[in-house]
Amino acid sequence: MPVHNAEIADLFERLGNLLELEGANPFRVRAYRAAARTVRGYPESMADLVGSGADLHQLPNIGGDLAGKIQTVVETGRLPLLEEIESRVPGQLSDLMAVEGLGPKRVRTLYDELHIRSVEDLRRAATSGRIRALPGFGEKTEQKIIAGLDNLSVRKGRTPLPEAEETARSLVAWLEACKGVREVTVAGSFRRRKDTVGDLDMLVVAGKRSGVMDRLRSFDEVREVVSAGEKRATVLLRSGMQVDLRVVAGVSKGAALLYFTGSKPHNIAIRRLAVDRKWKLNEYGLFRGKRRIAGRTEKEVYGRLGMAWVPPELREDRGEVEAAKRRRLPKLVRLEHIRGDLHCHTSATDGRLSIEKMARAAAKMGYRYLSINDHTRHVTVAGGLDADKLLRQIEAIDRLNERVDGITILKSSEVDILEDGSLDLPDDVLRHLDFTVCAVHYGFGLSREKQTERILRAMDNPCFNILAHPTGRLIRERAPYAVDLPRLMEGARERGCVMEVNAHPARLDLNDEGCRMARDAGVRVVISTDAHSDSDLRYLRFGVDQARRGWMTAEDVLNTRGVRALKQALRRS
DNA sequence: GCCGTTTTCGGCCCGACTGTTTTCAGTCG
Repeated sequence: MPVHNAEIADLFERLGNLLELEGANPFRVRAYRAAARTVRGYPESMADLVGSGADLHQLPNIGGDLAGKIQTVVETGRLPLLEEIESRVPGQLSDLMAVEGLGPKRVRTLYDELHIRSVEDLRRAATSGRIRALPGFGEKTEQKIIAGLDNLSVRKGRTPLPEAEETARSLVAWLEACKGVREVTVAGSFRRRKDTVGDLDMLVVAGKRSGVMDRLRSFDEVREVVSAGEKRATVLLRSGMQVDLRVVAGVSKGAALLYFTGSKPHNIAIRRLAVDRKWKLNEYGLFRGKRRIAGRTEKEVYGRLGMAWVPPELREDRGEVEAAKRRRLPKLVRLEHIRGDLHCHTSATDGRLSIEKMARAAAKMGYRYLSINDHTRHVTVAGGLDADKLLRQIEAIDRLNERVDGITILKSSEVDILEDGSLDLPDDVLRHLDFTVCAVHYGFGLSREKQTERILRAMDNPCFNILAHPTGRLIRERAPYAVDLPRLMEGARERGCVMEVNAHPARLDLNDEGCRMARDAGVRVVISTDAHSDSDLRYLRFGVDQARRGWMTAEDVLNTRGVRALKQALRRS
């Protein structure tokens, strides 16, 4: 079983934690964490890279030493340095650092003085009042540790973006109604439009003594105030989501927005640019000595640093800093560019509405076309269509096109890709469609090699046009199936096939990294909702978010084109 | 441990809040 990137990243994080506990050079600790971040987010598996003899040293934050360690982990499944350190200090100490308020120093003290080595040990010591007596600790710290242990189970992982939007909307409205508050913006990964959001980062522009901190405390959903000062506060909501609020004056708004939007690696990269000029960038502005030379808007700050304004979706330190310096940032696709949706279901299978109702809903949204993509026979749970039923649906669409004005209904299908790589309906049936959207719906457990071969074989069929939800992941429910995505991209490019960016909030598949990979490989995409009712058509914007995060322009997205150009672009040569 | 139009050494982003302290260390974002 090949080692997964996440496992390597976990080992590096663990090692970083333990080194920090031992009082190692903080920059060395940081290097392990940076490497963990790189490995975790890298779109290709380290195991494959090592297998193909790639030069890991080329990856950001990976030098000669860590390249060697990655290779060792891939080949042996072990990290000798970690084992060596764990022989001196128990490995579980790394877990204790996840408790709020506990960092390396305190965990070290707890271990040295009270031999606390696990979460269970910690709770026993805290509830029996033994922690308050330690030097540097006290009664309040002890109480905080107990609360932190409770929150360990309350705090959820990351929240899907649409759910975070609900919370954000009501919280913004609540804060905006506060006297003295001039502006409320949600920053952080929310503003960067990541598919899931960790904490909600709220930036408030307000005068002194606005009372916004009290306003935040009195928000109905607040479960606990973690900390609250004059300028920043942290609260935990009942949902388990954490909110960080920051108050700034108008003169600092741009700098604060920049700082609070992140990402952290992006911030570090641009602060470094400031340092290069002997300036200083913080959340209050860009400073030359004590003089503020920029800060009111983001554009001003970027401009002073010699960069174009960077769209938040790109702020991940994945080449955007360099591109902004050279004024080479892509002109990202926008929702207004989209002219139609190319994946929806009707009541013929598992959708809720008729073809006509879906088409009229799409027309009302200003779309020029909508394609109908009901399942095929193998997907029995959805009542998939057989050849006869699909042919009858095609005729029905022809008739509807004659009487429904303002929109073209495109004839398509979500064709199941069978385990041997064949398509679920015969070619002479599929040829009656305007194009096909093909997908894997079972056999997720195939080996990476077999899954990749299966899909590539399906692409060999000239009737294959678009690969729907290419990795099959369901956010927080199902991991992507094992597949060689770079090879699929290459295969799609060679054959003139297209990738779907499935905009359904549970999927977002391709994700941002997948979009970037498609763009770099020269593969076009379509952004579609997989709608099962009219309201689902509104999901399209979430797909646009991920495409933007993947650096995509309107040119890269085929359903920004008119119907004729779309059909032309989908045609396989 | 990484990184490099001030390259192979000497840097490495910067500030707020809390609690325990009596001037600041630890933690966090």
